[in-house]
Amino acid sequence: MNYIEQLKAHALKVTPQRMAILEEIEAAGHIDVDHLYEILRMNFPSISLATVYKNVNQMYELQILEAIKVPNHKLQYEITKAPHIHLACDSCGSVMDMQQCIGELIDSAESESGYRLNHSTVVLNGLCPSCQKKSA
Amino acid sequence: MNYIEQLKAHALKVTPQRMAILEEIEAAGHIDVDHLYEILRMNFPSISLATVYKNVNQMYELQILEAIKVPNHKLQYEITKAPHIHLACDSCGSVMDMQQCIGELIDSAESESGYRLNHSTVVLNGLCPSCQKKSA
DNA sequence: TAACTAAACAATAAAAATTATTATTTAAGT
DNA sequence: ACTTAAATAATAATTTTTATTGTTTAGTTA
Repeated sequence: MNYIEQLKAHALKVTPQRMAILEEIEAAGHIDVDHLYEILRMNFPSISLATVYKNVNQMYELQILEAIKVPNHKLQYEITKAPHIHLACDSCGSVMDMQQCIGELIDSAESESGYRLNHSTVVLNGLCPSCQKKSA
Repeated sequence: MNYIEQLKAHALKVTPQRMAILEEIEAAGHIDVDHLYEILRMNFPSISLATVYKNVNQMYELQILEAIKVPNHKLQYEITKAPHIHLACDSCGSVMDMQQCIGELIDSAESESGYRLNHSTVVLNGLCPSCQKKSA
């Protein structure tokens, strides 16, 4: 995926900070603003938390990013990909993707409701295999 | 649904505040903490915002409530019912329920992933019919 | 490549949202 | 009614998020 083109397509200037934000989110898979800020500071010691918030929110609104909420954990962001399912562990907070097509679900919901849909967030909560063992 | 029994089942005392919180959320369908607080103050002039936060979070963690995030809007809470689909309008922030069964989806995700799932949040974002007209 | 312009940046301050603390009150079981 | 553990209100503190302002930078134009 070409982030430069994607930013330009949304009339956002291609800055080193924005590129780094996107690259770090991609590398992490799923990450919250705080943690992202900590990582970015390694390469951009002067970056400000407000910049991270501003850009992440901006990209979220433009749907370059999407957000996943897990109880007791901060909002986690990821790069928007094809609609898919998130498996979230309530115990350790980890999020896993399942590349299963939910296009049919979206299509039927759209036609039944009259909504025009453009985006989906499917989060299934539970315990990951590893946390199941711990609590057993 | 009997809220008294539900609270007791989770070892939460049945207080007028808790009952009112549950009843108001049910009445509203979907509501954020701030708005809920404003409504509760009508009947409980002395209730504190912290009490609302504490109880809503508590009930959320116990899955008596669930939360829906819409961009640019605060977290909205609703009474946990059968797993269903939320349609959320990015423009006006309204949330609508669709009583469509997603049990199959959950079952297949569970068996494929090894996760033990107990809860689901499916949010499909877009524009509601009314906001489509406005922007057209 | 030098200069221009609009936008992004860092730093700071401010505002908003959330959580913690403590003394008082209340629910529910004896 | 009495007792005890828990919930509440009030307040303070913390955390998260947003706004502001002056400076810097990206991307364009000449």
